[in-house]
Amino acid sequence: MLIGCEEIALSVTMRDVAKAAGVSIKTVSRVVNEQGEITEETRQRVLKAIEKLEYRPSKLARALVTRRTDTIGLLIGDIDNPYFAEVALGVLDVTQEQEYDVFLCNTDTPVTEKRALFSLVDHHVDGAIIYPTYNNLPWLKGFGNPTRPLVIVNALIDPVPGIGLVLSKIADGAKQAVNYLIKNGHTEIGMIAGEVAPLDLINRVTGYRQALEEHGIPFREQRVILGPPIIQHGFDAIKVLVEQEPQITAVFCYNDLLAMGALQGCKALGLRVPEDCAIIGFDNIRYTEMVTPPLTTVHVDKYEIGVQATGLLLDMLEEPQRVYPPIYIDAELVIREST
Amino acid sequence: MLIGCEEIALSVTMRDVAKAAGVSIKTVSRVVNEQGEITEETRQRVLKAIEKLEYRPSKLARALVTRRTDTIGLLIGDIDNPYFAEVALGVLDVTQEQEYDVFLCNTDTPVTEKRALFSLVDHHVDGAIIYPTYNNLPWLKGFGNPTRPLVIVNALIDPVPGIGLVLSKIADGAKQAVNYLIKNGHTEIGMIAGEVAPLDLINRVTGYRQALEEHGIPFREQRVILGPPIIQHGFDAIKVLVEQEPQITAVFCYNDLLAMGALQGCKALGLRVPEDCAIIGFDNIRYTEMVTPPLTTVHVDKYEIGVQATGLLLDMLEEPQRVYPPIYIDAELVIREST
DNA sequence: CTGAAAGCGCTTACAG
DNA sequence: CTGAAAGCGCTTACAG
Repeated sequence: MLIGCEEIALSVTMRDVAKAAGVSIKTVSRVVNEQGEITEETRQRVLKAIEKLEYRPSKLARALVTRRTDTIGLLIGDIDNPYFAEVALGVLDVTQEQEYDVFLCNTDTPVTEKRALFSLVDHHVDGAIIYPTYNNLPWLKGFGNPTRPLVIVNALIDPVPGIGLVLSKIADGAKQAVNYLIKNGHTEIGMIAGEVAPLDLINRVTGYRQALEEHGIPFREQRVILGPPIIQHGFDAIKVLVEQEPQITAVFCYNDLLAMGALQGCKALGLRVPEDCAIIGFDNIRYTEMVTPPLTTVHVDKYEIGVQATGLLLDMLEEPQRVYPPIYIDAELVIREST
Repeated sequence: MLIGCEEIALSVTMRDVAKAAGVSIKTVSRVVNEQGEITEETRQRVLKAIEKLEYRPSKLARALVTRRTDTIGLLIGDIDNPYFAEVALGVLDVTQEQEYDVFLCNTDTPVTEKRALFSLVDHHVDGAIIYPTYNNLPWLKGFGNPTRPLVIVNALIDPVPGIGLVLSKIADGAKQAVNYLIKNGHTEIGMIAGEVAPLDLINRVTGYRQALEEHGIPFREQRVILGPPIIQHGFDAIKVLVEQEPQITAVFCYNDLLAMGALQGCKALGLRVPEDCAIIGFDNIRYTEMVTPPLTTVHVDKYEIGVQATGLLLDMLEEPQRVYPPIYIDAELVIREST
């Protein structure tokens, strides 16, 4: 398993191997790529030379002609959010097994997203997986095509050749959450929302609104507070909400980070959770069960999203002209003690 | 800012631009690389053609001759650990600004580490940042050289040209933690340790041991439990520890994930924290202040490690022959309620 | 079964 | 100030 450890260098080229083995460059290429049509004896001779010289083929040079780099891009909103970290883990586990390398890009605005997308193009990635920000469907369509497939997670777009979809059943999860609050007697329910990804937001608001309206509770826009989907904003937003809408007895949060911030905010305000204010999160990140009180939230299989998205992308690389149906990921309410 | 969004393609080449502008390929190359020595008029003409054709230079082709890909590798133990996620964020923020792209590799064993290292070489990364696993110094020395610098975080190795070091003051932090326990009257102190990175482990054990011995408390190896640095192992290990070493009144943990697991374990065992068992973590990940009781831990500036490591690597890319002194990152005890 | 030629899309000397 | 030639390290047809 272990080969020499002098210096992992690329200075040795196919030509060197060819010379050492006394064959042509093409013959070396044949054994490297296992194209057969070669005498076992010459094959062994070349193999020897490769091992001795510690030759490793340049993916760059190969890519220039094959148009394949064996790399993909992963564009997510915030690697520091455990939600995305777990998605990334799923992606990395699959790519590692399939011998792809992945470029990680943090893209929390359309501007950084566009820049990352173009940069990935310049590096000739074979494809990419993206959690889109807003206002960017044209770019995404520009990137995603049969020669460079794109898997989009949570976006409203028709599947076409070159564009694959993974859709988390967000509206459904949001509805489950708010229905549960209503079932528990709440009628004055606020929402702390995050504002990076359009469909993530819309679907949660939709679920929230539907649950309310199906129970004859009016949807009030001023009860939905928007901001970045991070802990700090949850902390800030709960104060604003309680102040401006004092009747509220429960809050549905866009994600767990916001919910955890809201939990801290309630503590600071002297509000008991759930007695004075029930709180419900979204994503079911690992830490929600360790906070006090343990957070009721909507479970999403983040690792599975990463795995499925990567699997789909690799399939698209094989059969680029096909139209792939969207892959749906379930969401399910997990009841703990914050409600 | 926005350019066309038809299809982000690489089909258009320098030759196409040259033809469109009525100049030679070399001239196009000159304006793309801002090498000057060109009439403003021809420059404008070329620029027009570039814009019209939406030409983007191929980094692959360029890299083949310049030996620069504008990419780096980041090898970490577990992106799903918030510690590493925050380090990664620091790395990404700097690389994004400096227009580098980064390959992310999850490497939790020497085998996966070695594979990732070689794969990065094949992709001609300009350099890499690594949290090393064990038994791998030879590989790292093979990778890191002036033509392909490597920044190693937390390893015992002499800085040489091509190898840079970022060292977290772990032993110091561990000592602060255990000293604090002793100051609070504890004499029977266990440790739950993680086992991926050698120096991370050794330094923590060293700090733990020194603090004990400086207070005349014997170090007992059976009070140090080893395992993977994840929540589940903390949960399991605390049970074993309390069972086998019932005198123990406090536990120092290798990282916060283990400490959080231990917290849950105590709860399951009916042990009050800190009354029955004090617990102290390491890293100060964001979630430690939200668990119950809020965790006493050792603060490490993870984002800063990412930023410093990247800065060092980029410096090394500029001046490869220099020997760079190690960069030290402080560790500081944060006292909360688990002790 | 094996090899010589052309080319992937650029840049690096070198001329003019 | 501008261009023609050679080459980075491979693979893709095409011969033999």
